[in-house]
Amino acid sequence: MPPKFKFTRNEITNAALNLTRKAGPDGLTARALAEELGCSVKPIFDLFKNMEEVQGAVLSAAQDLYQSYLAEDMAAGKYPPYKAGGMGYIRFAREERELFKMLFMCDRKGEPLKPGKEMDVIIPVIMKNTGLSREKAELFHLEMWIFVHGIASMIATSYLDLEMETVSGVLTDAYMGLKARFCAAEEE
Amino acid sequence: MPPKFKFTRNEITNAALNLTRKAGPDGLTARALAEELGCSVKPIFDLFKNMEEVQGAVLSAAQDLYQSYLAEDMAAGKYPPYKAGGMGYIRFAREERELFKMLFMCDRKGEPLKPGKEMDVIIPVIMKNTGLSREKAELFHLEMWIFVHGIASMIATSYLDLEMETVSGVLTDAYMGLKARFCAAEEE
DNA sequence: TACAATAGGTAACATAGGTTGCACAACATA
DNA sequence: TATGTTGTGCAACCTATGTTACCTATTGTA
Repeated sequence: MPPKFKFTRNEITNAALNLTRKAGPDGLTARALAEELGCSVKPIFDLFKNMEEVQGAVLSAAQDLYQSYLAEDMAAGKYPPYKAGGMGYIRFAREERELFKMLFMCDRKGEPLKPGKEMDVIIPVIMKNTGLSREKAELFHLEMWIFVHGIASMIATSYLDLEMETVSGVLTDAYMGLKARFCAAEEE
Repeated sequence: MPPKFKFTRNEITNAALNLTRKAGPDGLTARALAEELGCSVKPIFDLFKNMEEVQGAVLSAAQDLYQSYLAEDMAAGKYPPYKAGGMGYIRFAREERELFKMLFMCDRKGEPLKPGKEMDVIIPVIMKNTGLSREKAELFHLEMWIFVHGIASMIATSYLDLEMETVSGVLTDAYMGLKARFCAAEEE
């Protein structure tokens, strides 16, 4: 008996994601979102409690998108798995600057270096690849992650503009260099 | 004949800098600044054209403060000059998180890797320290700078919390590792 | 086809922030 | 001490944004 919905939660979330891409989180206002959708603000507040909930949906969608970047580079097999993780992170920063800034360049107090059990998978891989002890492998990973995050955040702010091929070479430099450094220290 | 000024441009700029430290650039509003100063908004707009000019003064003051961090670590002589630059950058990020984010984690399109003639000083130092060609030395510096910026930005967002001693060790790892990597490649 | 239920549009209200007009107060000078 | 100049506080105005009340339009069903 009631009229059909013209808009779904998903459509609104997508429009909000696009707005965030274009104008950053601050550009995501109720009226701007309504214009993006071609409607008034009413449908937004019918389907979402408030703008905070919309921002939450955008955050969640951005995280899913990031995961798809990781999965894609993992599945492509172009790089070994450990490197693929870094390349996916950087590719996401390069192609989704605003979303990267929103997810990874905000205050992150209390957030672990890697979520959940990911560390439990990564560290053994490094130990196997490098022959380092667990403790050394963890420090090695920290330093690699610093490097990866450094590239990604410089690209996200347009301070650097590297092709992914160049990024690959630079990551190899860091990996091989640190590996040599850590393995040499191991022998002492 | 007129009443004395109760506030100077400098006092206002300082209060604005403190507000930015506490609440970030978004926390720097005319009313909040007035409260910090213990006055109405009028003196602010008497001494500054508008809030944009206040923000400009804060930016400038933050840059000066950053330069003082660099100068201090350079003068201390605790680290070699090249390393001191990185340590100063990271120490600034650690002790002035909001100011660091404002200066170095915003959009930086068109900004050169290093301002002015600084590169002309740094590259020869690296060439001397490592024996690399100019081209290789520039890539080496880029990769070191990525590393330094990575640490600094992770600390600024509270994603990492490292003592400066730890930072020093990590920087040494990166420097020695990359140096080994680059010098080995040089010999091919 | 008439109706009930309700999605959507319009316009209003509330709040935050930038900016300004006005009356008053302060103070160096005569 | 009287005066002219002008810095200050107060309160208002304007805009942007979140949010909501209310009316209208739509549509599955009887």
